[in-house]
Amino acid sequence: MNIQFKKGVLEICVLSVLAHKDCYGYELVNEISKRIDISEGTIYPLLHRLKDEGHVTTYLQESAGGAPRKYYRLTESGRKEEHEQKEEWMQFCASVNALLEGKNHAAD
Amino acid sequence: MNIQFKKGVLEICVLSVLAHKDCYGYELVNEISKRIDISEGTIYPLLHRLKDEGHVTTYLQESAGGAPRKYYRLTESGRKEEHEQKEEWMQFCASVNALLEGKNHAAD
DNA sequence: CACAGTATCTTGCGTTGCAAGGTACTTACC
DNA sequence: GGTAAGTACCTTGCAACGCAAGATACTGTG
Repeated sequence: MNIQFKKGVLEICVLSVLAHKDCYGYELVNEISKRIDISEGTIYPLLHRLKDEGHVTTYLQESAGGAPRKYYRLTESGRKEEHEQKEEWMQFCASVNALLEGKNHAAD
Repeated sequence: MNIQFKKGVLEICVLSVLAHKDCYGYELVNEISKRIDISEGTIYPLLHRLKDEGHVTTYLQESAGGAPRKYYRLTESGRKEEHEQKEEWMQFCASVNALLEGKNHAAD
């Protein structure tokens, strides 16, 4: 899969999954991987960025086997961001598809 | 507009426009700018890359006012690439949209 | 004890788009 | 003639992002 396509999109993917339920990082990788190939080296820096920007908060929870899980929960600002980026993505998608279909004039 | 969304997509946009007609660089910027914000500093390196990879050939043509125009024409390999990247983009788009809609299971 | 599985994190690299700047030609205006 | 604006090309250095690779730590199994 074209790595470049993913740039910026993984962020809205993470926000969108978190909008449905709180997740820990490893879980997010598994969820998103069902649709889009993603690695751990990508998700953790992304989650830290989202936390720095105030879009998520975290809380620890013990796990049956293995290290304790760090859950991520969307904040109000995170929900707003999710909504805005979703709109932006759909608008972008429509623009690209119009271009690929040869409808090159904005006035169509 | 989110700059990151464009990564990799501008290449298929250029290939797609060139699949309809030969264009010169400045023209491509104008065509694509109707839908997606793009600058000259992006398009020229991209065109050189496409030429290096053998996806386009070039020919010069005089212009009424201003510098001579360098037209870009898709090669066979370029047409193949256009087709493949278009498929890939549409597949990617569908995956992302499924994720954003909460259909997180590949078996849906 | 060694290994696999779960779960987190960091470092350095490659790719790509962009702002900013430069070149060169033509037309229009003063 | 000089200056500006428009057309058209190009290059350099920067910033953002995803990834491979590796490190850490805990649990359960052989």
